[in-house]
Amino acid sequence: MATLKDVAKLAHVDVSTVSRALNNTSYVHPETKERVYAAARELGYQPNMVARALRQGKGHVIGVVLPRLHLTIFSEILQGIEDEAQRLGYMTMVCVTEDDPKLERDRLSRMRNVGVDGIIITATGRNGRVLRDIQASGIPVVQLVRRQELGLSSVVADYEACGRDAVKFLAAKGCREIGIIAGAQHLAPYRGRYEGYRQAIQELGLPEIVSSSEREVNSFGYGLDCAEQMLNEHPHLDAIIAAVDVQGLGAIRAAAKRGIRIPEQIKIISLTGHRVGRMLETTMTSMEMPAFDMGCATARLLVEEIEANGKPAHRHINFATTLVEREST
Amino acid sequence: MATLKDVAKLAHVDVSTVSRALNNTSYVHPETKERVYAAARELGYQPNMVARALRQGKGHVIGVVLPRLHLTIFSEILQGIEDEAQRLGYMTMVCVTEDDPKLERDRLSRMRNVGVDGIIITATGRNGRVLRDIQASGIPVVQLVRRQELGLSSVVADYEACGRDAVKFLAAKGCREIGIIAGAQHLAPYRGRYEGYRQAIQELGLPEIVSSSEREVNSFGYGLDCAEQMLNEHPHLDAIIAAVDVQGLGAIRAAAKRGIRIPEQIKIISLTGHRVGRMLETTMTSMEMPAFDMGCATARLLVEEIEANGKPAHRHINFATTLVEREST
DNA sequence: AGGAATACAGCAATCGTTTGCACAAAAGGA
DNA sequence: TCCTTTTGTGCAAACGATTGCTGTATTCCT
Repeated sequence: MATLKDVAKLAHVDVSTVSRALNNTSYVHPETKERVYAAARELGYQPNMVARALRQGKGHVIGVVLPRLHLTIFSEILQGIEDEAQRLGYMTMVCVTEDDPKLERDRLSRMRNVGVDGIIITATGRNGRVLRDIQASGIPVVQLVRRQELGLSSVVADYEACGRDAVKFLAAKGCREIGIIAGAQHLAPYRGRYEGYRQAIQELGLPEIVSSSEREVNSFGYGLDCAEQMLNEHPHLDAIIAAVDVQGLGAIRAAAKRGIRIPEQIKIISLTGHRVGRMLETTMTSMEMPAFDMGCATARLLVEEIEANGKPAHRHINFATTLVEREST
Repeated sequence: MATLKDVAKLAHVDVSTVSRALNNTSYVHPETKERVYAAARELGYQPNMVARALRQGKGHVIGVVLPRLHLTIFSEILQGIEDEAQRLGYMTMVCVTEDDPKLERDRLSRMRNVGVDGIIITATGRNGRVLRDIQASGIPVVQLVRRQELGLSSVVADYEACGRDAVKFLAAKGCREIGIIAGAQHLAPYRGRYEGYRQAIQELGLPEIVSSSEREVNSFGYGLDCAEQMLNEHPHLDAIIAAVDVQGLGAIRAAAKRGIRIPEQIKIISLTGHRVGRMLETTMTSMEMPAFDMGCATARLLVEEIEANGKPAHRHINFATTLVEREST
């Protein structure tokens, strides 16, 4: 790869002049500039970002730390982040934590060492201290999907409204025994959705029907278990709210296995639309969360903070979810 | 962040000694070493990877260039890559191309500029020249999922066998009119699966029934369109082979819409298992492709080449797919 | 005892950029 | 004309690591 020095030699000027010409960062005589451009073109010069990063302390790379990718909205979010990051001139470095706080800590420290300019994270919630330290050291951190009070910017969806709206929608359809697959209550999105559910249920004077299981929470099996449990305990259950899509699939499966007809006998709704829901024999009604756009917004917010030299923007973006009715209700 | 210089000062030695002590790269007196370690610990020293990368020309970062992430096996593959890369001490930088050759070219050049040590790519096939150049310039490139003859290592699945096995399986079940949703024939995986299908069909003396559509190939709609088209033209169609899972979902949907019973009247099979298939009302039989493991293997192969200083290994790993029968057949 | 090998540590160059500073030539203002 | 700006360019010092070289002690071998 050609370097500045090569270009300089070919154009018979100093490297500093080449740098200034190419970056338009100071006076350079038009003729000289032409020579430099020509030389750069001839050699196919491409700036070495590593060197630039070392010198400027900015490598135009953002770090993304997610719990997982496969079969979750995270892959769609990541696409959004990557898309927007590219548009803004940043590359995306990605890590998976499996929601393990130790792994998370480790990945964060590696991110820091490779010198990312900022970090987007869907955190476990156990490393608030670390996140704060990173932000304090001048590397902006934006929380995504899950939000803790850390003085960091964040991008989330309105989980409570989501839970409330689902209940109201179902109640309006005539459902009286609405069960929820609640998920991991130590995580804000699950807790928020559950809170919303509870509020609406109480307001309407309906019975609160909650379920959980020992399985991995973000899974088909979790939805299946919970649905079966609720169906056992509440023979007249007429609606199930799933926190995420794969759980909803589990619920559909559970109902189908018992020969319970959807949506006549039971209605099923997912609170996190994930396209899969649209691809079933009975397509699933869901609260659609604009995952891709959330990714974009997060990247934009992060880059904004980066380019403000790490000054935290303390911005919190709250995406609305919209109900899209399909065949399962 | 503390630097080598800070540690050196605190330990009363030269930076070079600190470097050697910390990296165990030359003789350092045990006592000195102790002092250095202590100092490093006290300051919480972490090496600056950017500086190291500049000096050594290796940043312990691999670049991954994929067509897309969402609702494809790519998100699972990426998890595999990331997992293994971390284990081997590498970070993962990711880009999405949308299978657009221009975008691909651009992303590759950016990857190169930021100084990744190697690249994993599922290529469009239109930038063979660029890939060769990159490999020639000392940055190993490994092809993933799709393979072209470029003298580069590759990791793929055995697509032909996959197509053949599916046909044989269905024929053994008594199917006589087996249709295939062929997909984009300019891409090796689709072509390979189709070839396998054709071989087996001819061998068995069955009619060749192929379909395609104008839609985005990796989609539910594509599967839906193709299935409907085939069902229209072949009223006695008794099996549909889908190249990828989302197409299979489309086919299931198409059958369901017409009230055709699965699997009694028609059997449906996907050639690229994607877990979703296991989560349906009627779970889908599929050829399971070990996406996560393929990701791991690819990362290993790439790192191997990187650590052999870019000497191409010219290795081709071919993963077998295994048929898992579920309710759709 | 004398020469070779080994152990230890510092100096300074290097990787490829950016950038503060110095300096000179040209242009502008009175 | 003389003095200030405005242009245009180069030198050299960063950024934070690694590493070849040099120079001493110390140990080992015969």
